[in-house]
Amino acid sequence: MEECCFREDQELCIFYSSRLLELIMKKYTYAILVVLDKYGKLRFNEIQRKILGLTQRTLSIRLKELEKVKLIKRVVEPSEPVKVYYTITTEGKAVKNAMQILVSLANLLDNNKDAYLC
Amino acid sequence: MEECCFREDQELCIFYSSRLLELIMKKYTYAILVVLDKYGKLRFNEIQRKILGLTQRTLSIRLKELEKVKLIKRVVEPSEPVKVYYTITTEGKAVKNAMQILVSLANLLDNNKDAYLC
DNA sequence: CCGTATCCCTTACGATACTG
DNA sequence: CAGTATCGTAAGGGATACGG
Repeated sequence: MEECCFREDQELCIFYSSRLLELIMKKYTYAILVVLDKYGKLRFNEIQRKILGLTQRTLSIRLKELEKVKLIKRVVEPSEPVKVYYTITTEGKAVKNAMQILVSLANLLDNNKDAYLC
Repeated sequence: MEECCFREDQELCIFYSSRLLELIMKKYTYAILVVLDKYGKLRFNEIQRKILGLTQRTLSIRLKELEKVKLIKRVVEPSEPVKVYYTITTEGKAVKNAMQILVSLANLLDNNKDAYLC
């Protein structure tokens, strides 16, 4: 997880993975960042409805993970009843944009013509 | 896997995942692309020795997956005995570079100071 | 509406041993 | 050297049901 890979002469160091990178690569992470970036702020069920196949369970887990590393922010509106919103942070936008390059490239190279991004 | 995510009005389409993207995100994929890019061509055991923690089994699987999608190339040198080399393709370099942005960003944002990239 | 808990299945991957 | 085969464990995530 936090391991480093060294060449015999200790010159090259490749970090093949980090906790954040692993989170970024998990299913639906990118989709969540995209919808939050597009819509500014969304409620739990709004996010779920916008992303096909995303279950409440996975959304719940993913939101907590994303909030913990500050890629998104959980905002509780003190109304009656209370409303919970999620927004994307500046760091989240940076990650989303970097991901977008990779996703576009992957779709470009992917032989599977069903796989595309709009 | 090849699913698309639609908003109710069918306007937004987010592709959260593709086979290629999943491969790119697998453990050691990035490390393999980096060493092949750095050294030009490498043999099976050379790659394994350069990447700490990478087992023969995983390397074998990953090389086949990467070759299949043409991010790397398997070259058999007709010598005696036969030598097998692996090289990175232009597409592989593009993916590696896109990944590098994300890895750098992840390391930058990662709170874990043990997690770094050199 | 906003989640949490439980069950279960699939896949990734490490360890180890073996082969041409 | 360049792999393959088998086994075991752990994590991801879908389905479903439940709670404040």
